[in-house]
Amino acid sequence: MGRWEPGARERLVAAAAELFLDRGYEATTVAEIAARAGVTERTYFRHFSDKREVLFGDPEAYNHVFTDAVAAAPADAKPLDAVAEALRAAGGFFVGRHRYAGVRQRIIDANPELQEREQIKRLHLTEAIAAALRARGVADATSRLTAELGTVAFSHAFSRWVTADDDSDLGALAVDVLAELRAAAR
Amino acid sequence: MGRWEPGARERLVAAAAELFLDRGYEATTVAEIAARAGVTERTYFRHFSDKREVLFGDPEAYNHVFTDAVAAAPADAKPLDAVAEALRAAGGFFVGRHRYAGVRQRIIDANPELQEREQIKRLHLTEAIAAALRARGVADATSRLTAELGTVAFSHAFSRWVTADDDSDLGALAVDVLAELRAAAR
DNA sequence: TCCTCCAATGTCAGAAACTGACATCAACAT
DNA sequence: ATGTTGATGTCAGTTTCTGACATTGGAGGA
Repeated sequence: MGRWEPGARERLVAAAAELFLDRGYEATTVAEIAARAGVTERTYFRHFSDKREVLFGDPEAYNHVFTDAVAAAPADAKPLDAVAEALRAAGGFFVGRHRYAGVRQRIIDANPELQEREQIKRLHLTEAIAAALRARGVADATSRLTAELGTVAFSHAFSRWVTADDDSDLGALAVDVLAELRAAAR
Repeated sequence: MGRWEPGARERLVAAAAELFLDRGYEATTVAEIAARAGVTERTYFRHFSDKREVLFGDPEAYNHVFTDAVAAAPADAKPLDAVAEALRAAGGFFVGRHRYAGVRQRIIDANPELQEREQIKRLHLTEAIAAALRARGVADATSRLTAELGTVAFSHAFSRWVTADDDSDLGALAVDVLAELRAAAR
């Protein structure tokens, strides 16, 4: 391809994680990340729309784990059951990433800016799941609310999972939290 | 007090809303907002932490409407009922502000940056409600999930309310949406 | 083999957001 | 009178992010 070392994007991700951990998110500049990755600042901004985005890998692939599972649920499954399937499937997305997820979460938890980005990603996931439910013929209002139940359950399950010492089954945990949520809604 | 026209903060809020509506959020600079309000850019940043914050009034007062209502609910009320009381009370916060809320929402809906800020405010509200529930003796996990149910219901109710032509009762609508949410959780 | 094109990167200049340090000055207290 | 205070101004600087244009190794065709 080009005349440069390939994998610039991956090097940027790694460099950012190291620097953010080492000296904190605010205290590291994009120029420093780029330098450590062996590219220029301008190249950083060609790969990521802003300073935060390095920490948030391709949401397309991530959201698809949920929406594919919703689409694949039995035709006669109720909306909330289709969502439960999605949560179980999404757990698989993180197998073997427990340690990295913990590191990443510590970085995010230390910075309001990053939390904002994380929340908007959650919103987009919610909207994607709602769309998948609508595609199953579920009414719009029900789709939206059911999708919210799913992302609420998953985000709380994820929060418990990353802070846990052992690498347990996130998918199963999420389904459990969804059951808790249903109980809270009684 | 000082030697300047008082109400700088209010003038900044008004100037920002006008400019954002007129030429869009991205196309207006903080310098322009400050100029229209008759102050310097530096003064803008003394009143608001960043360019977005001008659109988000004091969250303390807003969140307190919810948390006070949770605290004021009968001691024997179940968590979700206390939250329902909070939603009803929060409706009162917006009486007479239907038109302004619509304008503000149009500005926010047109900008991802602003949506991020709105989502983080929702998260903070959720955490505040959860804390109020914990203060009632509700278990931590239940408090968090129940608070989420409350903010999910309220945000969806709000969304329907602002897009509606008539200025109906937001509190009552939110309680209705909460019932829908409970039905979706069946 | 040679040529052409292209994708990824570099270079550069600049706008806009945000911050720190210090100055100003009406109003108020003493 | 005098001193203190609090909101604002002034100014210089850093950092994020963008647009425009240049560079070049290699892929693919002539």
